[in-house]
Amino acid sequence: MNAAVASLPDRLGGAPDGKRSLRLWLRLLTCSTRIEQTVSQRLRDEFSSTLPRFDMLSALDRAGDAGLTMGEAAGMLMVSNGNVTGLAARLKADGLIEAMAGTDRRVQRVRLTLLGQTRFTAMARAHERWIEALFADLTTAEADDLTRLLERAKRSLHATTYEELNG
Amino acid sequence: MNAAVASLPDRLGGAPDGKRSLRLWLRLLTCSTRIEQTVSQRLRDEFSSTLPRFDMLSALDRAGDAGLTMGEAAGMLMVSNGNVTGLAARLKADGLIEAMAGTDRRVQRVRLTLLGQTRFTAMARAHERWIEALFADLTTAEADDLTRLLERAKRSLHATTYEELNG
DNA sequence: CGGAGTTGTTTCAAGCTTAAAATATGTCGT
DNA sequence: ACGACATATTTTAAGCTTGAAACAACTCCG
Repeated sequence: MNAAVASLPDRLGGAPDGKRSLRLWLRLLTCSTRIEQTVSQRLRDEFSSTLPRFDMLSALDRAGDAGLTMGEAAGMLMVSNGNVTGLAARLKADGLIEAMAGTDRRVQRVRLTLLGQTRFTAMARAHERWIEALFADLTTAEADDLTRLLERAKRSLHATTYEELNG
Repeated sequence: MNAAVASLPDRLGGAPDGKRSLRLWLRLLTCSTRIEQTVSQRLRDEFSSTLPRFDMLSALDRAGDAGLTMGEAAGMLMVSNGNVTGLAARLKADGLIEAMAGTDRRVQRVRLTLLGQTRFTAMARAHERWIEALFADLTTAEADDLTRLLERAKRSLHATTYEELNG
């Protein structure tokens, strides 16, 4: 961290300052909040479901027949283990997911039921249309630029989290 | 909406398709979730506070001495009225905000107390540093590009919400 | 004035979320 | 086999969030 000499700009354009970063974060938050609210409302209106439930079904759909353990699901959804416990209980009550037997009795593995698969497929189709419509005013090029820059941002967040949190 | 002829591309690069939009949304969500979690954890660790509380204080700080009504606060925070009621109750219990008298007795107007002002200022300083650090791996140019594209995205979301939801 | 409608807020029930503590099961060395 | 540690999950208490219903206060028209 002491490698720099003041007169030597080691990369084009330094890191963004506080105000600039704050503005960026506010925009990011506004966009994701708005999308979440829109999707959330439609899941409720058209499928009597919620975003967390949809996310959980989505993770299980990707996992296929092997299903997921509670811990794996929590990791994918970026939520706590306890959270997934409750979510799974509600989805089980709805008949959308089912428990799988396994050798290690600590592990709770679940997968989609047939009903869960059907319902998820319908939701996913609608969900894709909603998202497509929300971004419809962007050009393909703009969407790609945005995706690329967000990937860069994501890496920055990662790096920071580790360094700062434990350093 | 019926102006287009198939062979006539009326703007460079059409609207992004479903998959592309989905990928964009996923990146956006990952970034904002990660930032929220980081900020949330630090507010808890360093200030024994939460993100919603910080957001409320922030809105009140911007509002100054005139304070905000419950409805105005709800609008700024993009949350429900009922939500703000509870949030305000907790902040009042902490002595960070206070009620203001007014003529219209339906209206509940609140503002920061001196303590609230002090605490918020400290939090805001730290908050700005955290956000700055999180984006530190981006260049200023990248941050500006990202901000600009998010502004474009925000407009797209707005347009869509109105058309689609009620049409 | 008095009722009708409007507006601003609170209450309520349900669900989501977390961190921390508790529980249950497995593994490993002896 | 035993104890110690590790791993996976659930439980718990508190707070956040919502939409709908209830409540309170205001406005306006007759």
